[in-house]
Amino acid sequence: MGRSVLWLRNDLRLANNPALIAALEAGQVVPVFVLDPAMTLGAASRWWLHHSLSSLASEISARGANLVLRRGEARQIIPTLAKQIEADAVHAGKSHEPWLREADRDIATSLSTQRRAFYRHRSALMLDPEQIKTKAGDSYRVYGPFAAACFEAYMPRPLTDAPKRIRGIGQIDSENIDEWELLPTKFDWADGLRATWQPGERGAQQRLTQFLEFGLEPYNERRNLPAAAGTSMLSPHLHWGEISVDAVWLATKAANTKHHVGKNAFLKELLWREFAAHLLWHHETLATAPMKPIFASLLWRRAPTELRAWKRGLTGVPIIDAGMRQLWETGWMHNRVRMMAASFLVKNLLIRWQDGESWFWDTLVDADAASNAASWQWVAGCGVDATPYFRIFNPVLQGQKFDPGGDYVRRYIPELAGLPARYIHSPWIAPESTLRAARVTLGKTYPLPIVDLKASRERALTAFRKLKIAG
DNA sequence: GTATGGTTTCT
DNA sequence: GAAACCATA
Repeated sequence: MGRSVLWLRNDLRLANNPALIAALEAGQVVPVFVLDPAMTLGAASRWWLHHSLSSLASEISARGANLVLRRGEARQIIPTLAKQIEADAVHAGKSHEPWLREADRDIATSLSTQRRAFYRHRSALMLDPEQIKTKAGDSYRVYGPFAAACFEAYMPRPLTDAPKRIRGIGQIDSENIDEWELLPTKFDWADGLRATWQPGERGAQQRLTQFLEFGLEPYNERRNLPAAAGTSMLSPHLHWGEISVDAVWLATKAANTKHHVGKNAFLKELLWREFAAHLLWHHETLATAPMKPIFASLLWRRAPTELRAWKRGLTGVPIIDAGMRQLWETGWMHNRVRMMAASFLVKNLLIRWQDGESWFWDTLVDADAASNAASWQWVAGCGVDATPYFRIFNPVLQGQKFDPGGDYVRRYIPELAGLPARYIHSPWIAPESTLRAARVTLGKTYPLPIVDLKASRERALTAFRKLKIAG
């Protein structure tokens, strides 16, 4: 009977897990998760990982095996563990299969950076980033053709239920997850995260079911309204592979037919995730260097106080602050608002997009090296296929358009809750009497805008124009 | 200067 | 919930 080390990276699930199925067919399985020091996780991600792993460990032990947790460099731990198990098997006179082929290949070929290696495991994505190429044989740089090529080439892997039983191997040392200190230690700041999320396979499945039942049909209209919770909120589950993208894709297609939804924007969003991974795979420095190199010469402002106000949701621009506080409280921000908040930092404050990227990396439960970096570059205009530099969101108009009733702002900025919809996105133009009635004192209960929207827009245009971007 | 108490910050 | 911060006496 064969034995396999199953190296779990971004596939913390039992259903629809091709690597697990293959390993089980070979015989006994040692599922391993390695916390690699090179994999620097933000605080919100650490919180998520703790709960996800706890949930996975109990699912595995309910099936007769144990999840092995190790800290250190994966490229050392996995082969060592494999050799140890192999030696034990030989010693016991048991024959064994040539196992670990998959993991060996990964370790040998592509651990150049841990962030990038995250995607090596094919089941995290729809398509292998090496496989999908333009006709000229290059990687894609434009979303549209990339998406078309994916639609063409993507064959979802067949779905499989979680195995009822997992034959494990006894007495493999595992670390205790509590000693990893993934949870807050100084004080418990995770209330909002607990109220919003259920990390793990079960939570992922529930989120998908909910979304397909109630969210898919109105998705095209509702996904841009932050107050309406019209998005799937699957991103953190997908990030850790608690649900496979195949399962999401196939279930969506099936529901699509049932609800007679025509063009589905949700599938396209899945492809944006895929596109980001594709970009990171082919451009290792995506998170640090602008894809359009000329942007490195832009004179960003160093403005620690303003950066801090942005982080805390104290910029004085309600829709931006609401988003930043949603992020701080729940570890997540509505996609529409992410675009506004990012645009505000990069354009109105003229602060480096990398500063925003790293704050998001720290605070998002769905922090994903590829999606995060690609999206920041997109907003900053320095990415491939990015929004043009002169497109600068007006947060007041965006707020009025996508949060017309102001409910989203009221939810996250209680000190503005008394303002009528008419002034909620621009309290600084509200009449004195309105402010008084709403118990708002600008500069005291809520800040005045830290920048003038019009002037800062002009400042950004001037700075970006100097780059002499072609087109 | 320094003791006190209240507020803010910390992921 | 502890430490750091700030205003006031």
